Amino acid sequence: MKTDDERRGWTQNPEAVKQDILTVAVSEFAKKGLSGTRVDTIASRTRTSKRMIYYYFGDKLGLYTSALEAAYLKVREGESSLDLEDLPPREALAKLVSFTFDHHRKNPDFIRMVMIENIHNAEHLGSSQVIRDMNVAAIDKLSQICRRGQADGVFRDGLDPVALHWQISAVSFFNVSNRPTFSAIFGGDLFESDGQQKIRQQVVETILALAAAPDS
Amino acid sequence: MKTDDERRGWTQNPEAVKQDILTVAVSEFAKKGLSGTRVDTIASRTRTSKRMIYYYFGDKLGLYTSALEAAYLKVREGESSLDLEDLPPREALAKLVSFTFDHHRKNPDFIRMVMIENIHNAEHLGSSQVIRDMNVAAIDKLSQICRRGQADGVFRDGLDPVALHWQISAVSFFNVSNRPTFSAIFGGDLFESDGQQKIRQQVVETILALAAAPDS
DNA sequence: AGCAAAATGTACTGGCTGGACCATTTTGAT
DNA sequence: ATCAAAATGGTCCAGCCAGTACATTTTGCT
Repeated sequence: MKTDDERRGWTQNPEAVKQDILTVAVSEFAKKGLSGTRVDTIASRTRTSKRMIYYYFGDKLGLYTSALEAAYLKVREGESSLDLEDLPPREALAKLVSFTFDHHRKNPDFIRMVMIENIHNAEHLGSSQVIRDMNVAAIDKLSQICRRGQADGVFRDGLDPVALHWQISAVSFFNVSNRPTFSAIFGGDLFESDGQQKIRQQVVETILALAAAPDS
Repeated sequence: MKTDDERRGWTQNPEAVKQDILTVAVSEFAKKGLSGTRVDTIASRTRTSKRMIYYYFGDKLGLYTSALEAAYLKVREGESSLDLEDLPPREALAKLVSFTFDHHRKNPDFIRMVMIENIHNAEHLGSSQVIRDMNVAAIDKLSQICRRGQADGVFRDGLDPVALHWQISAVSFFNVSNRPTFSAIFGGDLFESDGQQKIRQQVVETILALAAAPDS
């Protein structure tokens, strides 16, 4: 029971409150999934109350959708720092793959949100133009590298940037998403730092081989 | 409301009842996840009642765990038909990869169960020795191919079967698990039959390149 | 035939949880 | 200074759902 002193008077701060809720929501949805998450649990972890969740986000699904966008946004910020324009194509691609691999590993909550969204057949992603735009931008970066590599003759023709992106995403994503079952079955060696370095090396080589021109 | 004729008298069939429940449970858990699934929904889809679920499986978690094992078992049966002993190493590996890719695609419920189990950090997989054994057997098959390939000099030394399996699983799994979000963002072309054929080709080539001896 | 154990069915409940309701305070505009 | 709108807090409820209690039938055994 709060005293009157605590209850009487507060400073309004809509943005901070929304952000507070979103941060907690991402972490909680990532941990427990859509139906596994309790709105009350989220509320209790914020500095505000359940009332505000419904005030700003309408209902649980609205909160989930916003949390999904927030997760994408945050992970996208972290990517923007990468600058590949100055590197020759092969080095640029190698760096991109290496970075993507590490970046996924550093953002497990984001990965889990995407896993959960896949379980729900991406029903809530469909409406978000924001997310589509972000990812299409990622493809542009890769396309540029491909073009430069083909111009230099070090990449083979007929390279499909989307298919390449698919391959890079697949291994980087799986490395995080399926770590629990994979190590439960085969042991966790591949996920210790030695194993991860080895895997990353393998992945980079693989992608480079895939992109390389037949002779080079 | 059932009539007396329907209620009075039934034939006991424990095994069929258990199997009926398990089949429905796998499909339902795969669709909705652990917390998203309603026991009543499962019950209503069976030929029996909720009572029997608790009679045979104790509680929801017990049912989930059994359903997980059942999913692994079923998918494993489908794999046993594959015979690679008679093929030369490269062809054997190519066939294994190609088969794995297709097999994952044909068993989306299994994939979804594994996704869900990963969301739960493989907490329920840990206890199942059955599942561990099954998967270790899969590695054995791959190891054998590796040894034969190295003996023939067509595969490079220092090939790690587990790392190789990791790579094969990653792409085959991701291809099914992340189809919803991936096609929501980039369109579904890669998942139509043309696209899938192309991807599978790409994957097989990639893995062969990874295994190949430096010169060959 | 008789009996105990296994198998099955029906009806119910207690706690949880999403969401609503009502009240209060803050703040910007006039 | 006033007022309406925005922002916040606390409490409560109605429906849902995992699990249980109670009752009945079947079946293997002697």
